Amino acid sequence: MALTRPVYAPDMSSEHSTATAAPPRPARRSRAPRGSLSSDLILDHALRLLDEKGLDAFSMRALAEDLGVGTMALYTYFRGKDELFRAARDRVLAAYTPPSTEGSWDQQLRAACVAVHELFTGRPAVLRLLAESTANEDFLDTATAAMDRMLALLREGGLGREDAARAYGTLSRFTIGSALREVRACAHPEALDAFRARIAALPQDRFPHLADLAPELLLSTESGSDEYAYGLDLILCGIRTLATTPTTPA
Amino acid sequence: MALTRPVYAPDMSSEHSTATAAPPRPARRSRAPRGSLSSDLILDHALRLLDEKGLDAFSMRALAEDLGVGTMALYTYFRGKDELFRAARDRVLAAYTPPSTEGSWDQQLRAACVAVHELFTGRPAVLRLLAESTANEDFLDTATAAMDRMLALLREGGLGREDAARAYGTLSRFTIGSALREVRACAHPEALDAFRARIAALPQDRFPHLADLAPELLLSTESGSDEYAYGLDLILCGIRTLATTPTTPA
DNA sequence: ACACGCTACCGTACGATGTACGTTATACAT
DNA sequence: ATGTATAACGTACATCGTACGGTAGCGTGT
Repeated sequence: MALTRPVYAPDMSSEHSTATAAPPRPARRSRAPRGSLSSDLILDHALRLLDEKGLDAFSMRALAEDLGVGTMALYTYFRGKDELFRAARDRVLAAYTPPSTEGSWDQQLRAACVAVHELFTGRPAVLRLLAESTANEDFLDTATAAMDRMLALLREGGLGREDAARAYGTLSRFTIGSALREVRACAHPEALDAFRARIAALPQDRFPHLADLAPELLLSTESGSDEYAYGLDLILCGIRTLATTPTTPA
Repeated sequence: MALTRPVYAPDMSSEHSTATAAPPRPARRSRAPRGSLSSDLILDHALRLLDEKGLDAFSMRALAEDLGVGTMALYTYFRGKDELFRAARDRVLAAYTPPSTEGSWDQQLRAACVAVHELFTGRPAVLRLLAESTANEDFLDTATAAMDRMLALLREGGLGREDAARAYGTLSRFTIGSALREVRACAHPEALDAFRARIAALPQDRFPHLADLAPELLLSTESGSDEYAYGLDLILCGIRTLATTPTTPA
């Protein structure tokens, strides 16, 4: 059974009249030397690819080619795409640096939220990983510490146990919702243009308020982080009310 | 050139020793009668599939099989998967029924937001379409009318033009962020369990506040809509402050 | 009744993708 | 030089969306 080619090699004996004279022969790369790869190097390139080309354009093959390496070499370091994505996400989350501990509790809380928001919007593709991944509750110490810090600030502000937990949830939902919207707006500028065009050309009779507020709505599509800060302040305003009046609002 | 088979038919003349004695022969369906399909019918099945199996399990082939129809039949009614998804999204959005126009402006605003939130969480897969689709600013009249209505209520509450526009943005970001989180939690209960386990087993010395608030945090994973309502009230509280004090909050 | 044409339905093929599986070359120890 | 562990790899396969062209079922005109 000594075969010069693997058994599954396609035998080219039956050459047809089709135009494909030769199978494209994928330009046989020469094998990369032994130490060419490492999980860190792979993650570096993966994050660069994600940031540059976006999540949709990412593929294991593209990443391997970017690294000048065969596709399957990646599987020595990561069990699969999911694991690689999780590692990439963790690398980004680990880069979170908590803001200064100066100022009042609400100033600090605001700064912490803004920092998270910037972290997310700075890494659009990773944000999508966070939002879409099938399971990412296995967070890092960095993320856990950030959460602990925010809860501490809410308690410091005088919120009760339950209020603190729920206010944290509110901040986190708003932050990720905001970041997602901005990332989408930034990733698809043509869609944003379409939206702007639509807003500007609305029939005043059917949508009077929308048409009336068109300039302001257009303005609000300009800077995502401004809009985020505005909403954050609205929420913080509500939280401050909670801090004064210990009963639930409304 | 009268061929009984298409020119590209693989000739089975070179039978190898491999175990694949016969090509699996995909059980040749009989052709469906002429009027079997319509875009409405396709959308019905698509939405059912999406709701039942989730966005990840959805494929054109699966949808066609569910309809008892060849895959390519779908392309008579929709240019492709994207167009089908947009149509599905529109169908769901069109089902939005604005809540009653009774009560004060803020009560009405609250009701409108809750209705949107329920619409989203009731259709998890469609929400993901909304969040991930490459371009969905081509909204329906239903959606536009809802937006107009909310802006009207904000203005009625006494907000200035710019404040109304921005407050709308805040509400919408929070609503979609919330819905997304709940949908993910509901789609991956095992991940939620992992999260709960992690929260319950945190080292008190490193994350004192988190550990302290563990019961409340666990509680807050129970009902997503409760958490949404809580955050919504926080934001509305901030908005009401705006309505009284016409300057931006801080 | 019969033919004809339109088009809804369909089969096949293609180029992607993630990855299971087995192979091979390289670096190091001996 | 020879062995050995394993990093890097090539191939194959299932699955996906869909381009392309074929074909059969219907409506219509005679």
